[in-house]
Amino acid sequence: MAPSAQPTQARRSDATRAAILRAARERFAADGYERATIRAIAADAQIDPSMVMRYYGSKEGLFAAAAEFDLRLPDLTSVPPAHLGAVLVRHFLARWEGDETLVALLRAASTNPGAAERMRGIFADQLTAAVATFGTDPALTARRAGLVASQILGLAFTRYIVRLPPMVDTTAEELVAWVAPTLQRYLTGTPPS
Amino acid sequence: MAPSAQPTQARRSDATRAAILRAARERFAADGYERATIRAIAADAQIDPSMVMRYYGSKEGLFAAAAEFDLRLPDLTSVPPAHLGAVLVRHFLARWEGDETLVALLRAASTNPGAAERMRGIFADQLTAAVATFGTDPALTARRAGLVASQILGLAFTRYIVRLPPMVDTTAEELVAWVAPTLQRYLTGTPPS
DNA sequence: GACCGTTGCCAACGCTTGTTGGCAAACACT
DNA sequence: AGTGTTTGCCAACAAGCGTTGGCAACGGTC
Repeated sequence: MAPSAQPTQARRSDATRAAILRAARERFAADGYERATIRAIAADAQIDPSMVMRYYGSKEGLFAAAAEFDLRLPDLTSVPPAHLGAVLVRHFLARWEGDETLVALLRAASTNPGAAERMRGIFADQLTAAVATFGTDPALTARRAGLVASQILGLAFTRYIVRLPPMVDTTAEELVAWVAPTLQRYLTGTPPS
Repeated sequence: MAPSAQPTQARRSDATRAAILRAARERFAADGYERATIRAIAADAQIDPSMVMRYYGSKEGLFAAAAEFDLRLPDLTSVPPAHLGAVLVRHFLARWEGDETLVALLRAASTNPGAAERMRGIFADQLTAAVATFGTDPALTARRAGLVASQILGLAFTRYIVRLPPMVDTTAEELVAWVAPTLQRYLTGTPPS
């Protein structure tokens, strides 16, 4: 390991940078990549659009910074194997509702190739890694992770993006009860014939 | 029933209208609502952009025409109850791969409110109606349909939009085998405590 | 107190977008 | 042959976009 990088020294503009990032996440989450304009983001952050360019280089750069995301998956080896599904759904729902970054990423991934790439990275790296920690057949790990992603992203897509009434009206705990067995089977179930 | 509506009399421009519609579906499916420009669609259809306006009024009108879609769900009452899940996944996968309209709708629904509304309509009306045909508890019908939609749309989202490698590389029949039990439980399973 | 990097705003550029109005050719009908 | 409608293209518009360069005010340093 290299010695810890320099703390990049607090700049006087840090508050502005943070305000831009917060406004950007809001706008990207609400409007998607192309409808979220730099001008609107700057207005929300109450600064000039040119500041966004100075601090983040371009709209793509701003998005890349705003869409930085860590799933913060818990250590699955310390979870009772029978509760894996429930723990995962609950974790994802909480993560989703507590941080609009994922909604921003989800919306943008539909139309922006970079966002889709980022999404692939998150689910291919973080989720697959977590699934790999308990020792199932390695050849199936990626597929199991993909299936989990399909249900989790479908849940988010119908609940936060399309806003299908039954998926919006159902409480998080009810959703956990319904969806947990699905993830449980994708994670630990025996493969179909 | 009223007598069959007049055949609207074949117009000489029908070929052009159809070419526009085909190009529009392609572009909307590939690029989403905002990146698919009228100019690009017109170029694909090899006509002038102003023709698109004359025949479809506006970009919104063009999208509304291009996103007309029928799930063509089979009559579920004639399906062996134990095969409901498998039949549904297979049907959706086939429908999805045979007609890019649904991909267009899915991509656009992320950022365009009208497209999201259309998506809600399709799944709230067509799918809920199909689920309602076999006599489960009516109070649960909407929720069951919503859960089915979440898995189906998640499948499509990861396979056709984000293109998660494991979801792209897996054959349709393998996906059917994995996902069918999920839909089966959402449709006919006993509700969790 | 003079210097220099930082922070911020303003005005503008070049480009693309959806959309419009007018005009020429092709057609249909009598 | 003559008339009215349909089909199509061209040129242009106003608006909005991401992006740029310059210039004033501020803050710390010697």
